[in-house]
Amino acid sequence: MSKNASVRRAPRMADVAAMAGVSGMTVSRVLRDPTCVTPETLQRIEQAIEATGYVANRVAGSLASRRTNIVGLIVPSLRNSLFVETIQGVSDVLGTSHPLMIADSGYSLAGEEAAIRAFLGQRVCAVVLHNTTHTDRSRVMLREAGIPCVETGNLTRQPIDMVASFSNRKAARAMTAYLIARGHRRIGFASLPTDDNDRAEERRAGYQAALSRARMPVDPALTIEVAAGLAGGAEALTYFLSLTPAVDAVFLSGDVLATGAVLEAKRRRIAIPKRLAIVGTDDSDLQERISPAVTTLRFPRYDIGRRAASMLLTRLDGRPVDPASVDLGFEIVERATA
Amino acid sequence: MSKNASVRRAPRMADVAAMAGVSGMTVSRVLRDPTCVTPETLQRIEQAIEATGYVANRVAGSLASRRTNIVGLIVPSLRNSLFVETIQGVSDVLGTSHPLMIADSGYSLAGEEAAIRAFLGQRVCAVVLHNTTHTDRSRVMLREAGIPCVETGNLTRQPIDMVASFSNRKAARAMTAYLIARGHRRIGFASLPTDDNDRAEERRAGYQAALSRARMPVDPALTIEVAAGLAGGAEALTYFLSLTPAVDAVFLSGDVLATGAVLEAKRRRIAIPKRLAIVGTDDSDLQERISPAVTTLRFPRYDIGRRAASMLLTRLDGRPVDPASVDLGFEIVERATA
DNA sequence: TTGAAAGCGATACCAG
DNA sequence: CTGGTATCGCTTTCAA
Repeated sequence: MSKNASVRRAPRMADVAAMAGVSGMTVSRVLRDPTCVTPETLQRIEQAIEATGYVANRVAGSLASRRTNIVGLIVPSLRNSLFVETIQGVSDVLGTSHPLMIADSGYSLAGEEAAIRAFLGQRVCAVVLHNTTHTDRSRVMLREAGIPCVETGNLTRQPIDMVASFSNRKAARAMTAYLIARGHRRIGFASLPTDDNDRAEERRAGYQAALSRARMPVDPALTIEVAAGLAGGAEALTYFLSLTPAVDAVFLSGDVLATGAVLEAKRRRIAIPKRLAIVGTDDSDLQERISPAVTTLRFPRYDIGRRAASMLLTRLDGRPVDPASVDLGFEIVERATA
Repeated sequence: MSKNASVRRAPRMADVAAMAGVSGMTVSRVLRDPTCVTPETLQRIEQAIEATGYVANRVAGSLASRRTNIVGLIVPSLRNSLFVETIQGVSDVLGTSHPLMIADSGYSLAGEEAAIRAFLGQRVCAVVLHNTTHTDRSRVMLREAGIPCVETGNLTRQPIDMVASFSNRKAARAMTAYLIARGHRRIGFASLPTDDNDRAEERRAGYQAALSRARMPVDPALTIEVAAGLAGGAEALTYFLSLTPAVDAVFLSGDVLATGAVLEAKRRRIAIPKRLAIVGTDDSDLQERISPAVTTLRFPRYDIGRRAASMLLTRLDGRPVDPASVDLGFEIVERATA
């Protein structure tokens, strides 16, 4: 009943071994493969583990084996539900065998580099990155570390190692072509600032590619960058409506921007999609709840997370990953605004 | 120009020390306190670190010091934006000095226990939990580990260690009182199943407490549990409308449920809030975007994360945390549905 | 301010 | 199938 007054330190493998009457090595083996000993020995060891409340020390194990099973993941922001989808996918596949360490870069390349450095200090066994643009140092550190790495934010042609994503360019091009096919001739494009943001940049390129292919002029006045948030979307809409001649469609890169534009258009009592079509990207359930429901691009972010994780596990398992670049595609979700 | 053909292993502290002409110990010290050596020595060491591309091995460091700086965090789900707010708060305060390991329990106590076990194996230095109900084993493991722990999902009276949260009970009671004050007399309450979900249970208790205080009957038929999702909200509404006498207000625990109820009420062309008031919890920007905008409870989830992290850091720093229970409060956001 | 020696608690490797 | 021994790359401790 009385607690031992001395501070009881955490049980070590040797304690378990002693109690079970075997060597530490045997305990160590059993922990990784319970079938490698006689059932009787196994039982004694399991009892000892139970009795002592032993929890294997992965820190010591990692040092000895020179390898952890921690996977590091870096997203621009944790708050954004887009990234969270991917995180959940990664987490679901990794399960409990590979702890997940997560950091956010705060949308900056320097932030990403700092996170990578911290992860390498922890000797993570693999890394998942959302960004596909990085500082030189980040690339060097990752290469020197020699650990598997999957990028997920864009189907980049020059991955550090592997990539599981979709093509932002193709998606934007398809969406623009969709608008063109429906008869729109003056299409505005708004995104967040493209500095350090390869995704926005690629989408703009896709938008322009679609115009070119349709032999339509690429008017610089129709491509703008706005601040994030609903206000940014409203701002974009206001700008496009002020142009002469007027635009007949607007493509906003990002779900919040698109929502902001739709709300602003409603406020101004502009007929959607009759007078003005509005489309966005990053479909979320929000898009179908607002009225009119927004036509958007849908990206398989959860599956990208799953795929990224399984590519890593394959490589950690010593098997080659082929192809090292996986395109999970995208989808246009037609709704009421275009 | 030619790369060394042999596989170059990662540089160790000894390599840096040799290059700088000092002992390993000096390098070790400098890494933690650059001011503890002569400026000249410091410079030589920094150059050596730069030249070798040395990244300190925290695995070895942790084993030697018997302590990591990894913080473990467990949420019911990563997908839910509610939890993500708290995660971001924790992450922002921990910064890059304390890597964050994140796991999801999948809303189950067993899942939480598995995650705790995994974290303890990694020898995390502290834990943040969302749940405030746990398996006995979870409690025992945490107690034995002797590491600081903050619970964040509910202002429980019996925390494992510390708690930074709000009172689900008080919040639900205040919201119910709000409805009563506005003249509603037959108020329905719907939540997700309360098994293993102390938050939902506390809210139901708060709802009942408000009724009792107003000397209103607590009709068991007015308290139901529904499945998650928009459909669950619609289901709840349908049920309440089928009752005789009819309800004049509905309180839904959870933002998605409330949204589902509002959409269903609109579909049925029920006058809100005239014939029926609808209120929810967990305010998100979604609530003000749908029409009519939903009156809800707002919880300071981001601040809870920040506070939880700073409580942990204080304790890790050897300083006492007082009070160990922090109530961050809540707020009723009055909008159009009540 | 600096260094030498002794662990930290596992695993790798080789014997038996 | 089982055990002994030498690391793994740091920090702690103590001495100079």
